[in-house]
Amino acid sequence: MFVTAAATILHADLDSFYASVEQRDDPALRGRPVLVTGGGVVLAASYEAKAKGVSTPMGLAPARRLCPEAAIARPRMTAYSQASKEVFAIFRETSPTVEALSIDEAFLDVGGMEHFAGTPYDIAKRLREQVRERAGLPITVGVARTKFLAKVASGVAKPDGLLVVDPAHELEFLHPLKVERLWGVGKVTSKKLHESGLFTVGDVARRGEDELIALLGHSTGRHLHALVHNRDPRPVRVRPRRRSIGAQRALGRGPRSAEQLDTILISLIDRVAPRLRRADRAARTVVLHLRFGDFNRVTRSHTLPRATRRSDVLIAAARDLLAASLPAIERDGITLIGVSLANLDDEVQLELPLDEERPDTLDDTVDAVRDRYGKTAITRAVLLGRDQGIAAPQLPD
DNA sequence: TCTGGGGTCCTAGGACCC
DNA sequence: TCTGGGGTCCTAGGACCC
Repeated sequence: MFVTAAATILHADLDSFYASVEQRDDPALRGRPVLVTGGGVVLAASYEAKAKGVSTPMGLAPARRLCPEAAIARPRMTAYSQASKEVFAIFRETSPTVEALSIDEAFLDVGGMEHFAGTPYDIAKRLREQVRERAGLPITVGVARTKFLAKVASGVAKPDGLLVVDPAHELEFLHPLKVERLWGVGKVTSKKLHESGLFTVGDVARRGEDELIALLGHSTGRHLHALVHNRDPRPVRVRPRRRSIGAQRALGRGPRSAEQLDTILISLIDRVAPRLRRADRAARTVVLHLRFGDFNRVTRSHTLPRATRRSDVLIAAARDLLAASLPAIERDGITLIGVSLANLDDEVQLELPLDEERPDTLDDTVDAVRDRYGKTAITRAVLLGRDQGIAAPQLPD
């Protein structure tokens, strides 16, 4: 078998992002272990601190035992969000196809750019220099033929590295790695794999798909089987809109009155609803997240007859959910309350540009909307179109 | 090690419809 | 009178990611 496709996918990942921003903005912190901490846990640790064994999320107390000389910084979210914007601007100058994964990492597809921008290696090297010079931050880039492998490569190359996986030697690179390197293998899955004597990616690759499905379930088994053979056909694409918005608050262990919980609930909605409105979205489902005194978690949800962005409606729905859970809270104690809004609609998109003379344009429109906003949004778009008397041909069954 | 805050995706049962 | 198969939506839980 020969490989024709080139390695054109970059995974760009800022190193210890929050801690690096702190070191950038305060020269006294450079070269020193830095912990960014909030709520009693380590949110980010600089590489000097990671070298001492600190990881995230770790309680502050054990982190200090491992690294007593570490400087402690409180998180400055606006600074991180600003730094992220600067870096993403550089990503978008580098390639038109940027898929954001989080505040500090993204995929870039640089295929077809060779004749004017150089090889993917050249592009990645220049990207790292640009981020270093203009944003003042270290960044690691992995380059490979698939998204999955590019992500693995950046993980291996960290910190402040660049690693290209030659398409002719992919499995030689992949198979010696520990299974924990695989995207989607966390604590539970790695434990199951270990119990079956599987420790490296190569160990997993020598098992059949059926075996992995029996061990891990259908989705995870199939997924893992594909990954260990480096089958990952997903293209880099600009991300569809987010599917939920939420806020939560950890409460510690003390007892809480129903009045206190109600106040906290309202404050959570007051954090979440403005974000919803600013994003021009509306939510149909309100989800209450609870963590009890024993740290067991549950969710309770309610779906409204129609999407809303009104705080009073959201508060009423959240209150009902909380009221129904009060007996359990009284019995077991409460250590966290969260609210998230799901089933997000995008009202702007309801004005579909349909061409009545050419019914086939409906398919194109529906496909485009589905790609960007998901199926729920399309259903509602068609219904509202009818309500408003706009020609909306029947969707095929 | 006594445990933050923000997300994504998958599974599964029950209600409901045709 | 008894019963099938397929599909969607809602709710809840769980694994995983940064």
